[in-house]
Amino acid sequence: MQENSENKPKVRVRFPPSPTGFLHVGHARTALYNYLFAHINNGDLVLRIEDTDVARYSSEGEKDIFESLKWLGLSWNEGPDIGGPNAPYKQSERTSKYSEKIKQLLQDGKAYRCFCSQERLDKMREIAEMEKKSFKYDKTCRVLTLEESDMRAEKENFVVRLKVDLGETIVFDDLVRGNVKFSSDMVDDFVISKGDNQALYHLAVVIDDAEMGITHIIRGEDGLSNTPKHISLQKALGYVTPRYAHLPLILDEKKKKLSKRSGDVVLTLKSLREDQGYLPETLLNAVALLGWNPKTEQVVFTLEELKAAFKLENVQKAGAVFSLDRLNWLNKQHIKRLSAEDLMERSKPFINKSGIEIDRGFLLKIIRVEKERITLLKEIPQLVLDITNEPVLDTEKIPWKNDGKDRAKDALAVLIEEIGILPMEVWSDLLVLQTKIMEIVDKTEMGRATTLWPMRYALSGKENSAGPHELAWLLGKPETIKRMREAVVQLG
RNA sequence: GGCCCUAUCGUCUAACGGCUAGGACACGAGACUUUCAUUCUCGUAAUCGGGGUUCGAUUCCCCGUGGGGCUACCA
Repeated sequence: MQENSENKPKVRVRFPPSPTGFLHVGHARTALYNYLFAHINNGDLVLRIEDTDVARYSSEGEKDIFESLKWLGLSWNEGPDIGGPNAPYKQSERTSKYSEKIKQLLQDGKAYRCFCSQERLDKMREIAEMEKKSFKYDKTCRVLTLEESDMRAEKENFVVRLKVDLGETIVFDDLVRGNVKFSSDMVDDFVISKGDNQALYHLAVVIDDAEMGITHIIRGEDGLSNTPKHISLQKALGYVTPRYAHLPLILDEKKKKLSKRSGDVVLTLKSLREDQGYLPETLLNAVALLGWNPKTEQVVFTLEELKAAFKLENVQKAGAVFSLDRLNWLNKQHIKRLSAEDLMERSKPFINKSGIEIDRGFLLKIIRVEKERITLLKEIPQLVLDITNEPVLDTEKIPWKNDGKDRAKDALAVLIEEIGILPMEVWSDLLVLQTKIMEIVDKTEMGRATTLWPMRYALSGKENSAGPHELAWLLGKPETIKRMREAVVQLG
């Protein structure tokens, strides 16, 4: 499988985010699919930072790219942080390469300088819009001679446009969509550089992908319409066209390209992990299933399982709506699979952020008890407070259903009496404690609900909570007795 | 507007051209349980429309329609 012969070059894919904001769910999927594709083909994944737009650059965004990818557990073989044979991996550090190519294109007559003013173009665009026609550059500057162009370039502002041949059909075989055809007439003489040393996105991408030996470009469907531009550029530069795979878009509930929030939940990876407390396992799992299916009925996947099951052929063509319901359900599933110790470690940032001081052992006990009730890690600090804070009781809620207050009081009194004489050792083990409490409850012959509901409510002060024996176990004997006594007092 | 992509339950999706169109989330009901959660059982719910091709179409073709993307001196 480690085949590297000339006729079968090593698979190389890339993930090229732009540091203009935080990575979101869509990025996670593109990164994951590239990672998986590289992995199953024994290929390489290149991380490249597309920071050609200085105006929109954000250093926080750049930092987030590394943090979020690492959090997800997706690693890369070459990148700005680890280097590699095709360094540098930041476009801002590759400008000399672009300038070289721009010069070459100009000299070869495959591109030309355009001195048309922004105002003039804006006006033409406006008119085209009014006439309901698609705007196309009128090619005024295409006919300039190189001498004329060189002269004007010394004192005038300009951009560089690609000379695109008309009347050609650009065809490529998309790995997801099959044959896709475009007419070169639609491509237009698009701008590839501001001045002669400020490459724009399309140019930079095409040069980098070629120079970095990228064989497969796996990206969102929004790149589909750009592909003919890239192919035109590849032709002009004498590059081989890589294979393309355009993934269906991830959509919001309104079926638009996913925006950065869904309701009041921000869908950046940073917010999902730091504010909400989703696990990386959850994100990977959720995003894997948006636009791909394993052809089996398995729904919960680990990264390792995805590596075994993923196939680009099973990628969907139609857009997929992102669902928070499903994300939440998956988070529960993955939380359930964690050990209590692991879950505790992962809850640490949330505990720290809340300012709660808590003993490790105690936190672990709480998590052991609450584990299957947790959907998001952010719920954990409140869970801790619910245990440690003195409950505020509503006496109306102490009795079970139609029981009167007197009956609840009697039940609690018996429990206090009987639990009070249990030896301390019983508290060392939850199961033992539970058995003992149930023995006591059944001995009263008052009915489980009549006794256990007031006990649980007295201990938690909540209509919903963990069970009474679990709470008793967490609180310890003295506090358990104290809280039950308090309930009796309040019942009057 | 032009170009391109796309179409199965509300959502994610399965179904060599051939069973009562399957699963998951969500929702509803029930069981278990002291509450909630968990777990289990059951249920509601879909092939966008019209033409072809075919013995037979969710599946292949065409035309509509819906949805989406692109249409920057952003990436």
